Amino acid sequence: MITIASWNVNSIRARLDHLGRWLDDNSPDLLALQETKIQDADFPRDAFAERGYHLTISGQRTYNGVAVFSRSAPLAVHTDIPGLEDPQRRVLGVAFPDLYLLDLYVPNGSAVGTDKYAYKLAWLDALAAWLPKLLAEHPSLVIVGDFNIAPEDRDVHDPEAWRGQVLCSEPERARLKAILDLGFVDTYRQFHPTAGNYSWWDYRAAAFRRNLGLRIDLILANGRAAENCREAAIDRTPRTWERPSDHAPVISRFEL
DNA sequence: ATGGCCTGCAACGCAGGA
Repeated sequence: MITIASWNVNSIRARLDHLGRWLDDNSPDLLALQETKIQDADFPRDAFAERGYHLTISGQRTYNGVAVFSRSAPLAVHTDIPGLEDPQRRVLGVAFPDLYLLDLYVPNGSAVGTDKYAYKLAWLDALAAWLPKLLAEHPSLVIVGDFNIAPEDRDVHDPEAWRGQVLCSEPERARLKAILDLGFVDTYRQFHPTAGNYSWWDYRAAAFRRNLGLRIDLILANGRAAENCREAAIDRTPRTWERPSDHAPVISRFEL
């Protein structure tokens, strides 16, 4: 069984203790991080190397930044979507003998109609154009990360309030569906169909205590990986700790 | 009661997140 996890940590430095504690409790085989907010030279490697992880990082100062912790070094690494000129560090693809893992920090989009929203849609289009080639090369492909899209109304605490807003707008949802239609399964939804399960809660307004959240952190698996996914979960535990990330880690287990 | 935060950077508030 292989355990794959994804967590938007909202700064690796601010979350160093939480991350170490969570790794000790959960021992994932692969952990994909988003919003590390640190350039590669400053990444706090030691604590994770001591735990036996190989670190693949694509960092950026202040904003964005992604990383993957794995039990062994990947055979190949991709840090960009082909054909997309983008200085923002949001993509990390790592190839292993039996699995290709793609870690994404999808742009937030700010608000519908803004330049950032247009960038988000263009970014997703470039991603979608890349995926068929990646699927042809890697029969077992898992895409994880902070998608910044709530796939459906059941992923939103108040669908009517969020209707048409960024993270929930139809153009965003259509682009996510186009990815799913390539043969990916939302692994969490395979096992947990009900509403009320979220992966992000606003820091403001006691949103976590009131469970006013969105499910925007996803683990998507293609055919072989999807068929062999045995379990999926959202771990709300770290969100209860002091000074938490606003995102919870998401976890899926595969027999691969 | 029904909601008013967090991070990094360099400043003494800002941008950005979602």
